Amino acid sequence: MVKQALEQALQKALQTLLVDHPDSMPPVVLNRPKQKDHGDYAANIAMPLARILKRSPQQIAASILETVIWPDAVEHAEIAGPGFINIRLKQASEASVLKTIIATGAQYGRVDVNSQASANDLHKNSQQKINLEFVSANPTGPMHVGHGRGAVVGDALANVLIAVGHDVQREYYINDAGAQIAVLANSVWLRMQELQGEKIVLPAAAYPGEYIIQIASDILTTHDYHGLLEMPADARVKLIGQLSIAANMAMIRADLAAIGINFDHYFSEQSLHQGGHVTALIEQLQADGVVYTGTLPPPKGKEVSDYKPVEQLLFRSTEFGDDVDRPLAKQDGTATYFAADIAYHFDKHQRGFDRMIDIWGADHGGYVTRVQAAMKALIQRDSQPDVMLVQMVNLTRDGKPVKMSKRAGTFVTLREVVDEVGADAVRFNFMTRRVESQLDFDLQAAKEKNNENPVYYVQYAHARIGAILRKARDAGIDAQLIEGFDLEAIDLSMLNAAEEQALIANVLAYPDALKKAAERLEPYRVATYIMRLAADFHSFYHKNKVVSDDAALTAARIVLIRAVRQVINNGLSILGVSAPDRM
RNA sequence: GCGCCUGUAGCUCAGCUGGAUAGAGCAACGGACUUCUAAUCCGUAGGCCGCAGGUUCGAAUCCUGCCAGGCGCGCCA
Repeated sequence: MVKQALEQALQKALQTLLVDHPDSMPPVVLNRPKQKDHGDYAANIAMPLARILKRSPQQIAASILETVIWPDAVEHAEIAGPGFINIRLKQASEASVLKTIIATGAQYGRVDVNSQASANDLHKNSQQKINLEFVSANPTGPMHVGHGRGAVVGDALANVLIAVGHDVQREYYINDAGAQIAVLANSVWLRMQELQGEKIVLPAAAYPGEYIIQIASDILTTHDYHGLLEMPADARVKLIGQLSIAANMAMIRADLAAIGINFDHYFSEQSLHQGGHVTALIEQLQADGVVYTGTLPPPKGKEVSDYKPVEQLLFRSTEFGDDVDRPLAKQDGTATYFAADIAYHFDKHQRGFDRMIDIWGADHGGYVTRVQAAMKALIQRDSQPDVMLVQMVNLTRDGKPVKMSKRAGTFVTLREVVDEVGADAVRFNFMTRRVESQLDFDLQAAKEKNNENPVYYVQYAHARIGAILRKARDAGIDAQLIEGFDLEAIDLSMLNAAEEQALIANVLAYPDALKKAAERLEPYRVATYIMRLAADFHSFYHKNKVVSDDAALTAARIVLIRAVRQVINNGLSILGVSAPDRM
């Protein structure tokens, strides 16, 4: 590509200039300037060199320009402002990307791991086997809207990472162990008794939702009530617990499928306990000398009336950067959730992943340090897992907050929202913001088909291109031009209107946008990128007619909009949003 | 009290591993449909980038301290 050629040319010039300072060579980075009259690319490389060479940035930039041998595509380069090198390219050199995009289609922007051409590509060596864990909602009820945000972001991130050549496994950790499962089983059992005509009192700790009644009713159709009644309580709780988990997971999977998300792997917490992995892990930590029996101080910052000092098995997480040591076993000797979670992450490591990425809700933020501390102790690796904390979703309708109380059973499920506004609107809207920002999601606005709702804006651009191409077909234009791939003969040099240039520059930037999204684990970048591209297209559309009497110009513009359509399509497919041909 | 996240236009947000004149959408105001889809576009107006210091040739961006909001802080998961 042109950009790499420019960077290499500058790099070479710098090597000549920096012979006396071989170690202090800063990397050459080219930017697309915001101002059009600042050229097609700008390099700020002279500025950081000012200190090293003890000369002014302008002087250094002048030296670079004297030394550099530009590739053919460069028309002009000049020094500007405090020491930028602004580079302007020859007109046709960038437009040729349009043909490349059409030729490569869905592959445009992606790294082709198998291609021979990329044998010496950096990506070949940096390809990672990544485990991406997300959602992991408890199997005690339906997914709520907050889970949905994590789900959508995780799925898109997986797509982004795969697109740049990584090997990604999507994983869901099922918290199917612990006290909550007993609560679930008891809640279901109570409802079963109720369905059998017994009078029941639902304790405050029980799950109140309607779905519990549904599960209870389903179990009654497959299991004999009196048989269950006569079972020992332990066995009954265990059985109903398993059935309820299965029912909830089926519901969760269906909810996920409704927004187009499928996991490669579901990992059960129970399996860790049953396989003895949690005990084995604690033993290993003991052997490493990072476990002791001790007493934790009372928690800070909230009223604790019933605090009693208790001896527990503790992990020395303070040795690995945590504030306080963390318990591995409860008072009754059973393993904590934390212990199982360490075993889980250790298991991921043993499965051979180069990298683990976890997507958690913000309410688990306090948990990051201790898991990373444990991984540091176990596998001597820092910042594993790499945790993305997704901030809360504030659900509103017409600007008024929607009550979200799980306890009262009034929380809005993800499924309800998807059914109301559609999967595309949910997915796109959840991905237009950085995960660090809280997200305001308005049910009414998500249904509006206007400029406030970015999903329709982008899809409309795609559909509009479809309409133009249909029009072109009706006008009798050669089908080869509209849907074929033999476009060598088309002259693109007349695409020099400002809107056309902007579109070309924009589609050219797609691979970089994707790469940046992958590097920084920020899939929202793909969403903002295509919003920008769609805006440029709508703007182009209003000022320039594609199908006209000028056959040569019509041909060039058809190539342009086909390329734009392809890039919008590729971006939307990363986000898991549909790209309709007509709306 | 401590930890993490956030604070940018009236509202919702981009821009944050330092670069040129801080950008979008909504709302406001004024325009554009006999034309390839107006679910769109064009224009006007709107900014102590939370506050105060510091580092730097250069700070919305990095550092420190404060202020405000969100999340969390025993053997719940």
